[in-house]
Amino acid sequence: MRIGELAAQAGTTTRTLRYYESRGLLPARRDAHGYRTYDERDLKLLRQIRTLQDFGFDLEETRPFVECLRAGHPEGDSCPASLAVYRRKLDELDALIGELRAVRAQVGAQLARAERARNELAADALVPGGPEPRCELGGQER
Amino acid sequence: MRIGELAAQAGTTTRTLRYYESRGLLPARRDAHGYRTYDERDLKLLRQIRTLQDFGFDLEETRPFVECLRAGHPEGDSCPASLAVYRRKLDELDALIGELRAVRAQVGAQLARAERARNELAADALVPGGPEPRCELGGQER
DNA sequence: CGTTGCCTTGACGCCCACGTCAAGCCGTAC
DNA sequence: GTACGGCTTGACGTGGGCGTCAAGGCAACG
Repeated sequence: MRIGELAAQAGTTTRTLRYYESRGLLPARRDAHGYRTYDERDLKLLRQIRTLQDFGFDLEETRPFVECLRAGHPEGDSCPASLAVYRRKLDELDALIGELRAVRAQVGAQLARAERARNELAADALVPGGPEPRCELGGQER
Repeated sequence: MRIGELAAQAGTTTRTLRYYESRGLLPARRDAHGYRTYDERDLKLLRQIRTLQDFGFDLEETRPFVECLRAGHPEGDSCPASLAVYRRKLDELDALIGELRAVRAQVGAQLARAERARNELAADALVPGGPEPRCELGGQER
């Protein structure tokens, strides 16, 4: 199997595969013409990398999984180093989700406050002597 | 107030202020020597930008808030365009948090499955004829 | 007079996972 | 012959928000 076919099988690009090779993550054999050659095991390695990438793992974080597979283990996560990466990632995800929820709460509170302020201004404008300050409270000046 | 002092007041750097100016976000007056000059209103604009940046807003997303303040409104979020950015950000945050929670669940499930597999292998190794396959199930080969 | 410290513009570096283009080789189909 | 598709290496581009020099101007202090 050559690089184009492997890329197609894994739903990625030849550029990506060459990049992985440059990072030492997915080295390739060469045929008589210098073309890269891959087999089914490479496809399995590649799929492992892609799955983790889709989860948001850095490329370096996929390395233990790849090495685990290459060492002959049935799954990329059959090795302690891979499990350690899983656990670290879970911690990172929990931390990130926590931060994002805090931000979401803050932004939501700001929106609510700003909308309340606008409504109070609109109410003020209706009471005293007709709409005058206006700002751009929802309509255009003619 | 010159650029160094404004940066210090806002807890940022001169490089950042020049960058904002290059983006047209925080233009500066110049004194006789060509030095950038700022006042308290610029500090308020800058604080608005920094707050939103801390929330994870893109620089471009802070523009409506800055323009709103410069238009004379009491708060950066006193204008409809700012509220629209808030709402869009809330949607983005909700979507992102949802994705991260899904990923977290997947990674957690993978970790649980992998740990279960390792325990089963360890149990198998204890039953038949003594520990032989071993892998690297927690110990070293001497 | 020199040193220090603030300011100026310009430009390259960084990070990360590639995209994209260039120039050229190889084999096959027409 | 030549057009085409796939492969090779090399190298520059992307995005965002700056960091980090480089080379020089201006003012105040001693």
